[in-house]
Formats: sequence, C-alpha cells, structure tokens
Amino acid sequence: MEYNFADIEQKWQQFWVDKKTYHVEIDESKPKFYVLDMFPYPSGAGLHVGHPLGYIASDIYSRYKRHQGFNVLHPMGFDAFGLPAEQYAIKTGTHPAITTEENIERYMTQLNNIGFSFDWDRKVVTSDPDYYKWTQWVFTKLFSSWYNNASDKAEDIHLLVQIFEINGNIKIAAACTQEETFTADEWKAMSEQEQQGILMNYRLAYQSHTAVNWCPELGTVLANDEVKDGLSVRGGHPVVKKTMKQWSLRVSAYAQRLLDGMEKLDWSDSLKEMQKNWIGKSVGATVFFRLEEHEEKMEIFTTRPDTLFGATFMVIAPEHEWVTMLTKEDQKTEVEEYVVWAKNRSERERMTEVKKVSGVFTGSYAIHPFSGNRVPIWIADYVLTSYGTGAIMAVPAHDSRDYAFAKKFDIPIVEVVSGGDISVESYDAKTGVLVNSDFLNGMKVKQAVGEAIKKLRALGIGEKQINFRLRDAIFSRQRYWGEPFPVYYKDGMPQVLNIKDLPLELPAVDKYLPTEKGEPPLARAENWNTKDGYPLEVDTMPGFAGSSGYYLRYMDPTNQTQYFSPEAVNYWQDVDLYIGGAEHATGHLIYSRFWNKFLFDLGMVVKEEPFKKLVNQGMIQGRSNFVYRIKGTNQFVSFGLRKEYDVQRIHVDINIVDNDVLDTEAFRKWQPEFANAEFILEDGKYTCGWEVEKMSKSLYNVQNPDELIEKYGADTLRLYEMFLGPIEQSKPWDTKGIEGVFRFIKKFWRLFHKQENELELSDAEPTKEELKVLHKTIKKLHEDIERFSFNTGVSAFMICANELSELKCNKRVILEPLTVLIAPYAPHLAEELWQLMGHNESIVDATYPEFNEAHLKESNFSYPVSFNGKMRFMIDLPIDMGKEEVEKAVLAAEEAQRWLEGKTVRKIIVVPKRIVNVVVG
RNA sequence: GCUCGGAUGGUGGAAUUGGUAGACACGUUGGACUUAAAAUCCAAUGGGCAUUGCGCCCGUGCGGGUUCAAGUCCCGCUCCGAGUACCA
Repeated sequence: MEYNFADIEQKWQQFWVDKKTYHVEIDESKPKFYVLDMFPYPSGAGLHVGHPLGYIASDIYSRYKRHQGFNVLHPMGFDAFGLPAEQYAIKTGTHPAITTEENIERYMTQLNNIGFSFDWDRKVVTSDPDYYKWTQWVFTKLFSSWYNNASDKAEDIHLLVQIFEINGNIKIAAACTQEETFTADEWKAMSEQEQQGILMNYRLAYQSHTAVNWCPELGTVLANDEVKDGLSVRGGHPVVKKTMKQWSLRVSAYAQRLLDGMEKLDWSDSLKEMQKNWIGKSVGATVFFRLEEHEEKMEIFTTRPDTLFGATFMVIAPEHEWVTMLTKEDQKTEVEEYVVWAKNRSERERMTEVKKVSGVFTGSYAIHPFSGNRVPIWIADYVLTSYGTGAIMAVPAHDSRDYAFAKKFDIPIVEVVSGGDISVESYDAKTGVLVNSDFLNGMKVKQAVGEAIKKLRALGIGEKQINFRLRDAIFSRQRYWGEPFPVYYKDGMPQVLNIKDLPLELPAVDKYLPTEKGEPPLARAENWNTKDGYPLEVDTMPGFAGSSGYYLRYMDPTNQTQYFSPEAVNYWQDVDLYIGGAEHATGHLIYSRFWNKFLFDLGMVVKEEPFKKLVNQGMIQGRSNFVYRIKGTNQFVSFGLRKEYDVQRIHVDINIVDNDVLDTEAFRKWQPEFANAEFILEDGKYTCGWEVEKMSKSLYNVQNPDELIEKYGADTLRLYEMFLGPIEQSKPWDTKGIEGVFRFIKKFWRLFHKQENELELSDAEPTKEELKVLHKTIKKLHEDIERFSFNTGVSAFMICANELSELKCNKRVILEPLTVLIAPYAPHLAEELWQLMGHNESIVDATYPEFNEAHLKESNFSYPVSFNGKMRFMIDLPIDMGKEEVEKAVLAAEEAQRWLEGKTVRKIIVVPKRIVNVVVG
C-alpha cells in the first residue's frame, strides 16, 4: 500500500488546467477577496526553496477563503524588467526578451508543480508592451499633474496654468522646486520655453539637474533605496554622487499622506516603523540669519528653535551655493582644498568615516537674530545639501555632532538647557529648563520651542516648518531593459506622447551598451524619433516603475482601452492580503502607495491605500555543511576530531550530506581535487560541521524545490515549508524534517485505505470521541489560519491523524470534513480523496466544515493541582463544580496529604477550568 | 549611535488572555515485523540525583522585582538578527 503522489499530483494539476478551476471573474453575488503575492523577478537560476514560502501561505489562505464562499482573486505575474537579463544580453548578445521569456516559462512550470491556485489568465508581465503601455500612460498623467497643497491632492497642470494667468505663483501652495516668484503679468510675458521650464518645477514627474547616485559599473543612476552602504543593492558596486539631468517622481509631495495612511493599515509594526523612519518627518522651524557683509539672509532648518541662544556657529554644506560668496580672501585656499577633498570622497568613505570630524572656517559671520552676536560660518561635510536648506545653526551644547565639531575647532559651547553636563558631552534630550536664553529662561523645552517660534514670526525672520527625509524618486535609468519613457523633445523641452501613440515599444539595438559618447543604449537605436521627427528620450524607467501598479492591472489584465475598467476596480477594490518580503519596505511599498494615492486623486481607484493587510514572510536561510581538511594534505577529519589537527574548513554540497553524515564516495566524485581524499572517521562515519548562512550557490547550500517534489511530492513540500516555523520569522532550511511531514501524509492517506490501497470508509455513526477530535481540529485550524500560524496548523493535522489512527476511525462523516479542512494545505491529496469518496466536482468549492461547540463539551475537567506554585498531581472533577467544592475535593484528595502534612493551608486559589494552587507554609 | 525584533531540549519549534514549560516533528537509543533492506509499528528521550517503589531537585540568555502563580508583566544588563545612518 502506497500513496502514489507522483501520479496523483500530475493528474490534478492537469485537471485544474483543463477545467480552468482557478479562473475567476467578477461575480456580484459573492463577496470578493484579493490575495496578492509579490511577483518574482524571473532569474535564470530558477526558484529555490525560499521563494515559494510566501506563495504557499497565500495559496492556503486563498483556498481557505474560497471554501468560505468568497470570490478570490489570486493572480501571479512577473517583474520582468531588470539587470540580470540585460547583463546576460551584454555578454551573449541574446535579446533580454528571449531570456526573460525562457525564465518565465521555467518559473511557471516550477510554480505549477507546487500546485498553486493562480489564475494564469490574469498573468501580468511588466516587460510586455501590453502591460507597460499603462506604466507609460501613468507617467504621462504624472507629468501632466501638480500637487495642490491647499486641496491636498494632485490636480491637472492646466489648472495650475490658469492660476498662474490670474495670480502668478505668489499665492500658490504647491509641492514644487520653484523658488522665484512671479506675477500674472510676468507669467504671460514669458516665452513658451520659459513657461515650460517653470512648469517643470511643479510636475509630479519632472526633469531636473540633481545630484544622483551614479553607479559607474552598472552605467546607470540608482534610487536611494537601491543603494546600501554606498554600494548598489544589485551587484554591490560602488556608487558615487554625480549631478545629472534626470526624471524624478515627486513622491515627497505625498509624504504626509503616506505617513497618515499607515495608521489604518494592518501591517506589522516593524514594517510601519521602517516606512516611518524612511519618510522621516521632523517638526521644527526655519530661521533666517542676517549676514554681516551681505544682503542675503541665510535660511536654516532646526528642530530645536528653543536652543537658539546656544547657537555659537553656523555650518553650510561643501556643495552649498554660497560657499564662494562667503569665503574670505585669506581663507580661500583652505576652503577650496576642503571643498575639493569633500567632493571627491566617495559616498562609502563618507559613510564609514562618520566619526571623523572635518571642516573649515569661511571667514564670514552671520548675526544672531536675538542676541545680535557675530556667529562664525563654517563649511563641513557633516551638513548635507539634500536635507533642509543645506545650512544649520550649530548648538554644540545640545547636539552631539555640533559638540564634536566645536571641541575639535575650539568653538565656545554655551549651555542653554539645564540637565546635562556639557563639559563631558552634549545634552541632546528634550527635557530640562532653559538657561542663558534671555526671554526663554526658566521655560521648559516644549514651551520654549513655541515661544521661540512666536518671536521669530513676530520679527518676520522665521516660521514653524516641517521637513521630511523622504526624497523624490529618481526615475531615470541609463539602461536598455526597462520601459521607454513616453517622452520626446521639442526645441529641447520634453513633451509626453499621446495615449494613442502608446505603447512606445523598446527599439532594437545593435549592442546593449552605452554609445561611444556615453549615452544610454537606446541612443543606438536607429530612427529613435517620433513620426514627426522629434527625438525620443533615451533613458528608461527603473525597476519599480512596473511593479508600482501591477496589482491594479490584475483586476482587468487584458483591457485594451483602459488601465483597468471602473467595473473591475469597483468590484475588486484593493488587496485584502499581501504577502511578501520585508526587503521592499522602503522601495516598492512606498512607490506603490504613492502610485495608488495618485490614481486615487485622479478618481481612478476607489481605495486610498492599496494593501489592507500585509504579511512579511521571513527569509529562508541556508544550512551549510563543512568538511575539515588537514592543512597541506588531502586528508579530511570528522567534525568531532577536528580540534586535534590544524584544519581548514571547506563548504561541502549539502546534497551529498545526509543528517550531517558525509557520503564519502560522492564527495570524492564531487570535485576532481577531492578524488583521492582520505577520511579520518568517527564511529565509522564522517560527520560534517554546519552553520546557518545565506542560501547561496557559492556556499553549496541551495535547496531546489524540484528535487524535493520529485522525492516527496508537492503536498509534502507545501506542508513542510509551513511546518518549518512561523511564517514571519527567518529560519534555516533543513531538509531532514521533511520526512516527518511525508510520514504524516502517508498516515493521513492510510486513514482512508485498507492494506491493498483500496478505499475503505465506514458509514457508521461517529463516536463522541471521534467527533471531539474532528471539531477540536476544525476549531484549531480556523484560529491558526486567521492568525497566519500555519506551522501550528500543520501540527494540528498531525495530532488529528495520530488520534484518529489510534481510534481506528475510518468513518465518512469524520474523514469527509477533514478532507476539506486539509484541501488548502495539500490540495492534490484532498482532490484525490474527495474523488475517491464519490464526488465529481473539484474540492475547491466544497463548503468549509463548521465548528460545533457541543462536541467539545466535557463533563469533567482534569485540574492540575499546585502547592506553592509547583504542580504536583492531577485531579478529575466535574466541570461545573463550584470553587468551594473544588477546594474541598482537592484538600481531601489522597495525593494531597503528603503535601499538607505538618503544614498550614494559608490560601487556596481556584481558577475554574484552569488550575488549583494551594499555598501552604 | 538610533529604531524595531529575538534568545525555550541535540535540532526546527509549541505554550493565543499571567495558570500543567517543551505540543508537533526531526534526530538519537532500544524493540517488533523482514532472509535482508525499505516501509510501518511500539517504547524511551530537558539536565541532575535516586533508581527499592513512590519519587525529589534544577531548568525558558543573565541579574533583580511584582504575583498565590512569570517563558509570558516591570527594572537593569548580555548576546544575536533586521532596518537606518552625520536628516540638524
């Protein structure tokens, strides 16, 4: 008798395709439920065991919701633009579209082997012109919109032009990079060119000269979230700052809404925290300082206006536009040297040498707005151009960075908030009483902040101000394999294409490399112009362009005239459950929310937030194995004996290690250099060492799901991935536990079968005991699935199967509901059993078994009895017994006597249906 | 540095509201079945002491505390992971 998973799984996967079991359509008669996975980038390496983890969880949840009568949208697609395919193209000349297509095929096969309930009719591929048409279309909308801070939403750029024509930009409250003001008359007097130039400062998709993260190795610009520790996230190449003309998205306009929107979301605290930090709201004041020898006033931003009297110097960034203006003749050489040095430092150096204090005095002074004192102006690279105004007032007594700087350059440190000891270190806390601060003296920090701002406002030299760390997203990439911008240049000014000219398809190029002049690969394309001969943009969009709105396209994936129809979005609304990795916290998940809010402002989507609930699956780490070679020899010593020799630890392929025991023959064949390896064994075995590391090819610890499916079947893989541990936790992959799940599946199968693998079910009435087992399981599974505790869910199935085996229960009334219960977890197994039990329809729409409390009713409860908090014995008592009787029964119990002997009972705690604790002394 | 997680047997983990710590598995050991292997089944399995039976003591990273009762709550540490990094 054997459970033949290979045939059964094959059979049902085919059945699902033939019957279109997972195809969904709008169905007004049912409530909708939208379960989304973060779609993968189809890499050449195929799936490893870590990828499907989240997909399995979401698949279980989708199937569960379907059993409960929901119309479930559970699509899958591919984030298909990206660097690896392009790098491969550069090496081999193969068009990235071809590589991508092949990889997608492979991914789909692998995914289908796991038995997912995706509706492939809704597949979305970001590199497909049918799809990126709409990415381009949204870009044109962003280009034609500005952000009105008064109405707090995006509006059409024509409305802005109308306002300019009436009032100029004087009264406008907009998210913009425009600094100069102009009147209506001035606006009207401008040339078309000039007007377009001004509008660019308001558009939500805009072009500007900005300092960008340039990665020479990749030959492209990267967004902030694509750079970590001064290196590119993809590839780990160095990144430098460079000023270039680039497209950006004005994400910062939405900073406050992105922050506010999170409150209602059912996301993990850690993820919300990450986004909050990334958005980085800080409330403070903007203050203008007069300059001693110039008309201009220097604007600074501070979160501590209360400490104004402690400002003993000012600092501007080395890139600040006033560096030359403020530099005095005798400081010139020094300043120039410093600025050159600071600019040439790589981002990486600048980051790793944070503690190194450097700077130079300009020779100029500002005038303190309250005291009238002269305040020296310094240049230092700890002040960044990109945040605030690129200039600060330095309060060394209450800011650790200013403190370090003042100490190094011997600048006075004046305490203005009491509470610390500024002779030792700065006192940064926002508690204490103001001193040395004229009219602020005696106030608490919070009050002083308010009073200082009041005074600044009265003097007309300052204002309350909110700043965000969130930067606009740089949207240009100097690469080939991305969406072309729907943009052409007319007299040097960018214009967007009309929807009828979309999609603008990627042109053919002879090589996937920059041109000799250093232009991006698209510049190689022949006749890369509009029909009218205007040159097209040669940059392409970044990876996050296509992934920002893909969840919307799933709702109506084949629509040729619209991004998605109003009917579709009104029905599917938003994503109810989104499962994916936390690594997208500051990238995709911010961009997507921005994208959605923009479309919400346009009235196209119905929910302001796209992802109601979000679950982060933890990473699956690798478990590496090691062998120990005695240095300079070809002798390998077993783990336990390694300390007796001078050894070198070497990674060994986990596929030739079983339960940490090395297959020495396989090892000799593994790599030529080990062909003559000799082994020093322990107990006749070679035991390997192990360690949890990243899952990576180079560490020989990659587990491929295909091999496991071949050996154990998809249902076992599904259950095992869930059984491994909590979904949100990172955990090492260790194959040895899979046997236990495999045994469980076979055991489950055996409940329904007799020796010859022949179905044998009894139609007898179930016993009380059997009903209890079933209903206990129903209850447990319901609770576990709702709190995404899939590991305990699987163990509940195991307990159930163990108990039913013990009871030798093969009754239909028990096993039939159980089959439905397990269907979301092990769909192939469930379908087969369901059919064997005589059903002609797929199990996917079978009604989920209902929990009946009555079956769990007990007449007795087995009380654990503790003495002074230590559990000593159990006592069986009627469940409805009153506290006092319980007390009596416990004290009278035979087992209790030895604990009571010679002691006085001080207190008895009885918690009904929980515990009894007797306090003796 | 800051923010957020986490630490429970040989291993993965369970304990949902403060109430029997170690569910469920893996592994290990012993046994049954078998010519043998596989598969399956049974038993033991946190540490220590006692094994003449009942048993007893210790035990959830460390040190304190609250409580009849703490893995769970509070205070102070240590270590590990993730995010972030001169954000004024």
